[in-house]
Amino acid sequence: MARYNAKESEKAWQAEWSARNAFAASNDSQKPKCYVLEMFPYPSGRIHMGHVRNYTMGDVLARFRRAQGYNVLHPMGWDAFGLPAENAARDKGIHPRDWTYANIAAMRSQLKQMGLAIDWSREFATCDVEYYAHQQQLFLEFYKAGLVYRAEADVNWDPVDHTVLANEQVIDGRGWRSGAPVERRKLSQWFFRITAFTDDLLSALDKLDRWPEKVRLMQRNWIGRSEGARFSFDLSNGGRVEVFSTRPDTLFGASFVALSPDHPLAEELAKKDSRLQAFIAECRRIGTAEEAIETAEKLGYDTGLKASHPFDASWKLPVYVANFVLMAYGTGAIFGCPAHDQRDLDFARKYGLPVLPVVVPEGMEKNFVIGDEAYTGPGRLANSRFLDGLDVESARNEAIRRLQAEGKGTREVNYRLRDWLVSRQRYWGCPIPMIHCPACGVVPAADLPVKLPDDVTFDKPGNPLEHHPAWKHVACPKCGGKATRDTDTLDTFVDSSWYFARFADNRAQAPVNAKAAGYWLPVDQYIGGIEHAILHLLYARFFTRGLHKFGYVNVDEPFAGLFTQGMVCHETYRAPNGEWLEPGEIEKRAGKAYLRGTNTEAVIGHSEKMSKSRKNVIAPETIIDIYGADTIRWFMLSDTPPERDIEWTDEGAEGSWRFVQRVWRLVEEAANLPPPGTPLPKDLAADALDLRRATHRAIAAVTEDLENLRFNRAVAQIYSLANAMPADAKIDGAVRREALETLVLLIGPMMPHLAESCWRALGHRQLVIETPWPKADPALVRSDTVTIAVQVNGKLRGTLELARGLDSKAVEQAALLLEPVARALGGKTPRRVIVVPERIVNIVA
RNA sequence: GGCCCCGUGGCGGAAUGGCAGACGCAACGGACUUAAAAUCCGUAGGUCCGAAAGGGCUGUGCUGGUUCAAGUCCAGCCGGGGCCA
Repeated sequence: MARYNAKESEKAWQAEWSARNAFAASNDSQKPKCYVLEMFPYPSGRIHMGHVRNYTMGDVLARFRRAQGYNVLHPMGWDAFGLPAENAARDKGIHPRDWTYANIAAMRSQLKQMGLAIDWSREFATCDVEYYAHQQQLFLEFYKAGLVYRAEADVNWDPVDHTVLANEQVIDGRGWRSGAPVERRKLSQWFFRITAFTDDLLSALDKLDRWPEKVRLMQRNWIGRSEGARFSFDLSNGGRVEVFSTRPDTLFGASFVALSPDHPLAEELAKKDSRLQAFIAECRRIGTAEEAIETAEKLGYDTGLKASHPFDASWKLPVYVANFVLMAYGTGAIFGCPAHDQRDLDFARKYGLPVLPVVVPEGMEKNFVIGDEAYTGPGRLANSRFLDGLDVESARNEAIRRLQAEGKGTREVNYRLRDWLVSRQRYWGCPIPMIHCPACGVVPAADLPVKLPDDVTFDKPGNPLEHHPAWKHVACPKCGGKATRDTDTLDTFVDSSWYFARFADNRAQAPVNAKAAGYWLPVDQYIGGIEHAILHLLYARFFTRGLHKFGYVNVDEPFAGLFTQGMVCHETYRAPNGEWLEPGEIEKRAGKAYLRGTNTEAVIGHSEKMSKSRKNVIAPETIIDIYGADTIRWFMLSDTPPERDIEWTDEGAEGSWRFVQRVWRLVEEAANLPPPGTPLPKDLAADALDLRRATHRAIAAVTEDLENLRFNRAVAQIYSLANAMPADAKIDGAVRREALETLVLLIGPMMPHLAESCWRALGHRQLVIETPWPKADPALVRSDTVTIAVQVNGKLRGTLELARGLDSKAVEQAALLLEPVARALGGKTPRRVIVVPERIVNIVA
C-alpha cells in the first residue's frame, strides 16, 4: 500500500484544473452568483502564514459555493504600489517596477501551489498602467463631481527625507526612517470629500448585518458623530470667536477660551507678537497625530484678549492659544470648563484658572469638590443661574435654546471624520492627473494616462518625480502655455478602494464595466484582517458611493458580508543572553527547549504574532514542501475559530498530515466496494443504518458550518465521520461507499487535491470540482429514538433512550423507574416533574 | 478614563437556558515489530470510597441573583485583549 504522495498529486491536480480552465467565472450565467473575495496582498515577495490562512478560508467558501451550484467569482490581484518598492530601489538599486513584478511572479507561483480555486484570467496589479489609467479617470470624475478638492493641510514633514509622513510613521515625534524630529507644515494637498457622505456612511452601517459588530462599532467611533452647539464669544478687541461644544450645559463653569495654534485668529495675533509666534512654532513640532497631541503636556499662551461670556457680557474670560485644541475639530476653538473636562482641568491647574463645578452628582450636593479628576458623569446643574436643578440633558437643550434665542449660536452636529488626504510625495504610486498652470490655475490633465516615467533615480531624498528633469514640464491643456504636472501620487488606499469592482471585468475599456459589476457586486463574502477595519473599508465604502453616482455600479455598499480572520501566532524562544531564537535553532526535549544540539536551555516565551523581529516566523513554503498544501490548509481550518488568533505548532501540522494519510488509507483499504452508483439495499442491518445516519448527519452539520464560516466545527464533524468508518467489510458495500464518498466530497473544499485523488481512486471519472455538494436525507439526520437526560433536583441521575414523540406522562413514568433516580429520591414523593419533550426530565423532590 | 469583546481539562476548543469537556493536539497503557517509525486498540476534569464492577461529592475567573434547570441570562468585582480618548 502506497502512502499518499501529496507533492506529486497536488502538482498533477493543479495542472488538470488549469488545463480545464476550471475556475473561470462566467459573466453570463443562469446560476445564482457568488462573489468571494479575500483582501488582495501587497507583493512583498513571498506569502506568509497570514496569507495562507486568509486565502484558505476564501478558497473553502468559493469551492463550497461552487459545489452548491453557484456561479462563483474568486479573483486575485496585487496591491502593488507603495513605499517598500522605492526602498528596495534605493537600497538595492532595483527599479521599483522590476522589483514589484518579480515579487508578484514569485508570490503568484506560491499561491498557485496552495491550489486555490482562483480565476487567474482576471488578475491585475494596481501598478499596471491599464489599472491606474482608469483610476486617473475616476479621480477626474470625482473632481468634476466636486468630490475631490485641493486645500492647505497640516502634514507631518520629515525634513531629512523631504517627504510627508503618515501619522503612524511618526514615532515619538520623529520620522520612522530618518529619526529626525518631524515638523508640522502646511502644504497644498489633494483631498477626497469623504465627508460629503458622512451621514450615509454612518447610518448605512446599521444595514450591514453580515459585518462583525466590532467593525461596525469601530467605524461608528471613527466617524464620531457628536451633537452640541456652535456659538460665539465677543472679544475685547471687537472681534468674536466661534466655538463648538458638546457640553453647552457647562457654560457657567467656563474659565477660559482656547484657540488652536492653527486658528486664523492665533496666526493673526502672532504677527504682532513674537513670543506667540514662537509658541505656535513650538506646538507645530508635535506633529498631527491626535494621540501625540493628547498625551503631550497641556501648554497655553495667554493672548491678553478677553472674551465675554455669552450669557453675561460682564463676565470676562482669558483667551489662550493652547496646544491641545485641534483646528480640524469643530471650529478650532473651545471654551474650557475645567470641572467637567480632563484636558481643561489639567490646563486650568497648570495656569491657576478657576475650577467651578456646575454638574453635581446625586447625593453629593453638600460636599462636591473637584480634585485631580474632572467629573463627566450625570448629575444636576448648580452654580448655573437659569440652568440650576436641571439634569445634564435638559440643561444642554435649554442652554442651546437660550443661545439660539439670543442669536449667539445654533445646535450643530459635528463629526470626527475628516476629508481624506490622498497626496503622497512619492514615486511608486498612481500619478495625480492634474496640471498646474501659472495662467489657468489647476487644470485636469487631458492626456490620460499620465504614466510614471521609468528613468528615475532614488539617490536624492524627496520625490523622484519632482527631481525628474523633464517629466513634470508640460503644456497647459487649456491655454497651451508652460505648466507643470502635479508630482504627487495617490495614497495606495485609493488603489484598493475599487479593485473589487474592476474584477468584474478586468479588461473593460471603462474603469468599471457597469453591466458586469451590476451582476457581481456586492461582494458576497469579503475576508481579511481586522487591521483594515477602519480605513480601507471606509474608503472602499466611500468610493463605491462615488462609483454609484457615476453609474458604474448599482450599489452603495461594496461588501455585503465581511469576515475578519485572526492572526497566525507562534511560540517565541530566547537564548540565555536574551536574543531571540528561530524555531529551527532550538529543539524540544521533555517539554523544555534547548539550543539545538546542546544542553543550553532556551526560554520559551509567549505565543505571539509571527514577526521577523521575534524570529518566530514559519515559512509556508517549507511546510508545503514537507507536507503539501492540503496539510497546511487543513491546519489553518482546524481547532481554532477563524476569527481568533491561531497558534502554529509542529505537532498540529503533523496531526493534519496524519489525517491526510488516514483519509487516503480509508479509501485505499476499502475492500470489495461495488462500483460507483450502486443503489443502496432496501433493508439495512443496524450497523449499516448507523453508518448511514453518521454520514447524513455529517453532511447536514458540515454544510451548516461552512455556510456560517465555522471551519473548525466543520473539521470536527469530518473527523467524527472518519471515526465512524468501519474497520472491516461486514457492513454493506454500497453503504460504505456512500460514507466514503461523502467523506471525500466533504473534504473537497478544504483539501481539494486529496479529495480529487480519493475520488479518482474510488472509481470516478468526473472531478470533485464537477460534482455537486452532497445532500443530507432529513429522515437519516433525525434519529428515531432520542436520549433524554433525567435529573433529580437539577442533578443528572440517568438517561433514557426513548422513541420520539412519546407523551410526557410516559416519559415521566420511565424516568421515575430508573434505579439511580429512585435512589436519589430516597423514597420521597416528587413535588414536581418538568418534562421537556425529547430533551430532559427534571424531578423536583 | 469611556465603550466593546473574551475568561471552560495539560493545550486549541465544543455545547438553540436542558447530559459540560464533542473533535483535535499532547500524555499514558496495550497490540504489531528483532527494534524503531508508521499504524491500530484503549484510558483520561478534579477528588473521595471500593480489590474490582461501580458509586459519592465537586467542577466552566470570583461573589451574588433570576430559574424546575445557568458555561449560557442579570448585577457587581477580578484578569486578559481591542477600539476610542
